[in-house]
This record gives sequence, C-alpha cells and structure tokens, in this order.
Amino acid sequence: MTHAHGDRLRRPTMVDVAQRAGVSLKTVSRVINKSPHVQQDLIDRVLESAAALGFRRNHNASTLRSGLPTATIGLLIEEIANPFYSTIADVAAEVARHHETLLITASSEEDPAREQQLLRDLCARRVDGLLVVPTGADHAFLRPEVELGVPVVFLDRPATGLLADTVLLDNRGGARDGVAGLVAAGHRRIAVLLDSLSVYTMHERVLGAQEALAAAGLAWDPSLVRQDVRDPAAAGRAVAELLDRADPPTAFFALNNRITVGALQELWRRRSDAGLAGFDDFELSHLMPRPLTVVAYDLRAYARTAAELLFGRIGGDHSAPRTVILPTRLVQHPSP
Amino acid sequence: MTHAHGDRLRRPTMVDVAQRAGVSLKTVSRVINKSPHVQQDLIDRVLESAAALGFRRNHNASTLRSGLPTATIGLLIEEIANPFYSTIADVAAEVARHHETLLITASSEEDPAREQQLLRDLCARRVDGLLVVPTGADHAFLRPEVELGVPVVFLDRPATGLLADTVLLDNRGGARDGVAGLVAAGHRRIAVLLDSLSVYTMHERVLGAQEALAAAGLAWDPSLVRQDVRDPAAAGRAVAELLDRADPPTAFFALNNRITVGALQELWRRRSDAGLAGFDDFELSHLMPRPLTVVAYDLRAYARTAAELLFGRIGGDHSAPRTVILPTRLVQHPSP
DNA sequence: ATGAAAGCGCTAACAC
DNA sequence: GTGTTAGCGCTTTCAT
Repeated sequence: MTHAHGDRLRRPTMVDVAQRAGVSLKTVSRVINKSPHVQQDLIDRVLESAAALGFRRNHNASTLRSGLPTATIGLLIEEIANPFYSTIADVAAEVARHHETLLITASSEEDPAREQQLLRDLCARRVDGLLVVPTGADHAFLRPEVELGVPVVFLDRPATGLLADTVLLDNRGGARDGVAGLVAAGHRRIAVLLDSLSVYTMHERVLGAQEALAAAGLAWDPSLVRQDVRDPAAAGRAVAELLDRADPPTAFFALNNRITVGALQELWRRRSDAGLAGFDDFELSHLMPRPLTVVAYDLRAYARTAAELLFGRIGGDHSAPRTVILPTRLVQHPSP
Repeated sequence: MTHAHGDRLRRPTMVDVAQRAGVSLKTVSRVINKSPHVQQDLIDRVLESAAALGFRRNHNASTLRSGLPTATIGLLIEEIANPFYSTIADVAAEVARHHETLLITASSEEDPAREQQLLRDLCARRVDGLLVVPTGADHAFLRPEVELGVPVVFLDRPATGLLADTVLLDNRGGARDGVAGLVAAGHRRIAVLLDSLSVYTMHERVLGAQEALAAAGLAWDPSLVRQDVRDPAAAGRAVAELLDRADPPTAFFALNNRITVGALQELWRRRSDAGLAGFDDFELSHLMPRPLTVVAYDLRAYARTAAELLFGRIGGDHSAPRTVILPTRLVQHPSP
C-alpha cells in the first residue's frame, strides 16, 4: 500500500527527469531549453524521461533565476463584461500573443482602492508591463514601478500624479460633432444625459457639447442636464421626466452607449420623435427601430495603439512619454 | 555622475530592505507577511525602509519557496470579444476575487494546437486551476496535470480523453423547445441554420431540433439545413437563398445568437413574416423590429456554477468528477 | 522575539 | 559536449 488513494504526488522537477535519464540536471535544462551542442542520444533520453514523468518546466522558477521577462502583462479595466472593455481585452491579448505573452485581466469596478490593490498584485507577479484604464484616483503609487522600468500605458483616461504614455479619444471633438448634428437638424432645446462629471471622459464630452451650443449661439441650460445616469434604466427614467416637463427638450444627447440604449428604449416606447444622438457606437445600432446618430470610432485601433505602445516600451523604447488622441466620426442611422 | 540617465536600477529585495533598516532578512519577511511576535519598533523601521526603497514583494519567489498556491487561475475560452465569453470571464474573475485570486485569460480562437499551447503555458505558470471551454480536440495531454492535483473544470462542452468536472447547457432540450414553439405556431417547413456539426453544442442542438420535428410527425428535410453559417452575414445569405427557393421554408431556427441576428436582419430587410427562433438570448433582443423567440438561460449562473466548482476543487474537494446540466427556457418577444 | 542557514526549481558562470 | 557550483528572492527550519 505505498500509494494509497489521495496521495498527492510531488510535481516532477528537472532533477527527477535527470535521475531517470541518467544525466545531469544541467543537461536536462539544455534539452528543455533547446540549447545547441547536446548529443541526440541524450536529447532523446531526456525527452523520454520528461514525457514519462509528465514534467512541465516551472516558468516562475525559470524567470526568477534568469531575470528574463515573465512573458505576462497586466490589463486593468473597469469590468470585462462591458463590450467596450472586452474588445480592449481581445485586442490586448491579440497583440500580446504576437509577443508570446499571456494576459492577466483584472477589473477595478471603478473602485480606486480595488484598482490600487490589483495593480500591486500585478506588480508582485512581476508582469512585464501594465495596460490601464484608470479610475479617477491618484496613481503616484505606481511611480517606483515606473522608475524601476515597468512600462505603464494608460488608455481612455489620463493618469493623475504620474507621467506615462496615454492613449485617448477626441472626446471633446466627438461630442461637439454630435451636438452640432442635432443643432443642424433644427433642435434648440437639447438635453444632455451623463454618468458622472468625475469621470474624465464624461467631463470632456460635456465641454464639447457646451462648445457646440455656444458656437450655435445657444445657451447652456442646466435644467436640461441629467447627471448620475448610470445604466439604461436610469436613462429611460431621465428621458421620461424630461419629456413630461411643461417645456420638454426636442432632442437628447447621451454621453455613452448604455445611456443611448436606455434613452432610445423610452423614446421608442412613447413613439416620440425627439432627436437622439449618443457617444459610442454599439452592436445592432443600425437595427434600432427609430433614427439615431452615434459618435463612432475604431475601438480596436484605439486599443491596438495602446497595446503596441506598451510592447514598444517593453521592447526597449525609452523615449519620452507620448499622448495619442484618436479621432471620432459621426454616423447617422436612419429608421430601418 | 553615479546615476547617468538610462540606468536601470535593480529592484529592491528583502535583503536591501533589511540592510537599510538594520535588521535581518528574516525580520523583513516577518513584517511583510504580518506574522506576529515582532517588536513594533522593528515593524516601523522595516515598513519605512520598504516604502523608501519602493519594495514590492516578489510573489513568484514567495510561492516558489513556500509551495503555496499561486493565487492565479487560468481561463481558456474561444474569444474574449464575444459577449458569451466575456460574461464568463467576468463571472470567473468575480468568483476568483472572492478567493483573492487573479485570472489569466487566454483565447484559443477555436484552434486545438493553440489551445494546447496555451494550456501548457498556463500550467508552466503553475496556476491553481483551469476553467476551460474546450475545442473539439483531445485533452489527454492534460492528464499528468490532473493527476498531479491541478483541478480542471470544463464549461459548455465536454472534454474528450479526460475525466473531469463538466458544466453544460441542456442544449437538446432547449432546441427541442425552440422548434416545438415554431411547430405550435403552425410552421411545417422549418429551416435550421448552424455553424458546424463538429462543435458539440451545435450537434446537440440539431438532435433536439430533430426530436421536436419527429414528435410532431414531421420529416427531417436535409435541404432545409444550412451548415457553415459562421457569422451574421453568412446567416443573412443563407436566409436569402432559402427564401428564394421555389418551396421556401416558413420559419427558421438559428442555432446560436450570431446566426439569429443575421437571419433577423435579412428577414426584416425583406419584411418577411417567416417565423424565427434562435438559441441564446442577446442584448436588445426585446427591441428587435419583428417578432422573435429565443432559447434563453442564465449565463452568469452557468459560469458561476463552473467557477465555484473549480474553487471547490482548489479548496480540497476530491470527490468524484461531476457533470452539471443547466436548464434553458423559451422567451417570446413580440414586435416592439 | 530574532537570526543563520538551507533550499524551492531553475539557469548563469565556470569548470572539465 | 557535459557537469559542478552558486544563486535568483523568498520562506522554512531550527537555533538562540
């Protein structure tokens, strides 16, 4: 009864493989790492032994000793279930794969404390670089890592308290175009629905909307602005409230696609012919049962820019930090 | 000129922290790991030193020596940009977080060779467990890992060549219900659109559709079955071809939501009143411009079942492998 | 309560 | 070509 049920066998190491093959540890290392100048005879014996024992090289031990990159990068986003972020993750994984690198994906859920903890956890695992969609919090705690040579690229929002590569959208220009489109369609009372001004992108988009109104000689009416619209249901409620006023708006500008979808649902439910434009395109937007204008952009190119910037840094590019701004374009969807 | 520009400083280690604090390496280890019985005085000195140097404990070295779990699991899916998989990733990360574990997400792109490589890479990083949506290929190569105690849970499709926990949908029952619904609505010529029979879920769903037709006394007409419908555009073309026949079908059953969306677009474009039912719900399905029936299920609960099964195993549950089948339900969406 | 020494699995540096 | 030794950064074991 030497191997009772439940025995947890120790994982075979290079020493085990070497003993079984009758060679030295170093020869096993050479074979496993495909280094040249090893006799074919020994190669065969080592590979046979490794296969028989089910040997798998311990990548963590390997990088610990060699000091080579861990071939792992960290991606910090808000929540992976959101198509915006899952597309970013997809592109990041795709670029990472071209560099034979795996991706640890972590979601901050918009919580700065959680974000900081996750970034520390990623650094503790000695990732080769970080791709971060930051919360609004301070990122100065990352400075030691950056100074020690861990590249960090920020995407979609700038970092605070840290100078690093940043890839952003033309939020202001896109919002300006969206509102200008509504104005061109004859609207004078345009409601604006947003999540929170404390989110960088929202703040920029509000500025763009204000610019467009000002350019048209229209006043910014705070009573037509609804904040804290955090999901489609809230957007629907906001639209309902605004339309039920004595002086309702004739058009709505939604500052992200979740708000757009919720607003659209409520407008359609009422068969309202109010104008609607929204920031971000979304799947099936061209199938919506009523006209809709969206501020669109190439999300995959956006994410690819950031990921390739990161691998450029990992590859040794030590030039000054860059900020890249991606353009947007207005897409009009008529009724289907 | 001791620190010329471009100097890559060595990362501080516990030894560096110890020297600066005037204590031993072991004391630093105790403080960093919050072990008891250390004088407050020394704790303060160590923490000050660690902060000043920007020390970050090397998690890889730590788990190497201690043999403790790496607090990292691997998720292998097909492609993270697909909402089905990104929802799974979200739930997996959520469950992992409750176990203070990070998630490495890798996409096989439905390529068995790539899947095998990725699973090996994950094992090389000594993940504590694997959550796998397998391709059709053989998974016997994972046997050494499983025997060495690395838990593996398969989701959505069973593994071949390996006995392990598996979480599946009631694909057959769901497809049966979907087709039965079309039959109940009076349809006798029902086209079936699918990706590939080599995918487990597709195969099961075809069997369910056949069962429903047989139960209604209807023959299975191979000329109404379209395979290799891999994306919405292909689905649209398949629908167009079938409708342009001399004896067109009066209804369509789409075996996944991408096919459903493509079929719906083409039906709507033609203002066809053909029946449409599809496997999988999708976002905004209730906003589509024409009636639609979907075979729905609780995707988050599905993924949670698998993730919790995995952490049960990681936590020491060595009972016999289980197979769990999640039910589906039929949801009818009238015109909006 | 603190520290010295050994060693996790692997690779670098140097023999032979 | 192959083996021996030391050591990556950390934790364990065992002194004191």
